[in-house]
Amino acid sequence: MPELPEVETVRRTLADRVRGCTVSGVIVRRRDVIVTPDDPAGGFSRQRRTPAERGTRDERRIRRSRSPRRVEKSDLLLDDQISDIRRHGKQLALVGESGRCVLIHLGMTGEVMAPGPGQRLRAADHLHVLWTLRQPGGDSAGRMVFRDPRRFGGIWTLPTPQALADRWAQLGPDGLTITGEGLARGAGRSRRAVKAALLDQRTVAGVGNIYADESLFRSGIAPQRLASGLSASDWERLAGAIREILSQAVELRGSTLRDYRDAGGLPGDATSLHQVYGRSGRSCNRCETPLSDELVAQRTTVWCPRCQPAENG
DNA sequence: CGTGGCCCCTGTGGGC
DNA sequence: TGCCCACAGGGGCCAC
Repeated sequence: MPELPEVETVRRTLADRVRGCTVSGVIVRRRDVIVTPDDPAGGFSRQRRTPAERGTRDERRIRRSRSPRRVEKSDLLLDDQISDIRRHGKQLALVGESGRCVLIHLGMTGEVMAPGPGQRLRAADHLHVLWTLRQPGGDSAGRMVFRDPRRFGGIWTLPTPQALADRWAQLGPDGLTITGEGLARGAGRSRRAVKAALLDQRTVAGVGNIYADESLFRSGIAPQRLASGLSASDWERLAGAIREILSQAVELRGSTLRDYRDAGGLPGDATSLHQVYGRSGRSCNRCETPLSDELVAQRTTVWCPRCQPAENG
């Protein structure tokens, strides 16, 4: 679901609602969406099984419902104050006054909502973690919830801001400030398609399938071109296009295709910026050539064969 | 080592 | 109406 503009919009709307609040209760409904530092392999490590071992959906659900270890609720900021909400790329972090950090990754369908007192949630299923919040004065501030139907997202508990910084240092520069040199440093020698390199969060943090296609269109670069074949001026144009589309999409509060909502439940309007994503077969807004689509890096990719020529535009 | 392919999940929309 | 299939905004892991 969310790329950088959507996560930044969640960050802002969430900060408005929960910054300064104290956590007076934590409910963990699904232990397996949470990864603590002592979990083996740092989470996300799911065993490889044959279809027979995997069983039916119901069997898997029952297996997972018996979660192994308890989570220390203080690691999820119980009795702590939420002093800051940060973002790098597509990742969000609640920073407690104690220094503890809760890193949230929304994956494809994750959302963080903070309904005020009395405000209803849009959906009551797939709520994996719930926090109860109080204002500094002690009044109720409602709740904050993590919901994620597909569970490609997750929550990592980290002991210190330094541990958070260490994690984020493994990602590339944030998309809002990416430079041509930054892109070239991360992907200039890669023999992958340039789109695959953009989707790799070590190249640039925050670009996903929508904004990869949109930034390639804006810079006139075909998604299939080998990253190592791009010139310095190609990287420069591409970086400029990434900064531009991302910041414009933030202004419009993100792209709501179907599920995405900000922390207050509001959809965003950034789909109005889309020139190629979701428009395969329709005509290019710039030159009227029908837009093409093809799988690149296992993701549906849409581009204009005329505005984005296969070799050096 | 870098890379492509497969997998993790649930929900939805289209075709029959 | 119901069934089956393809597809969806992400990314980890493994065999090459």
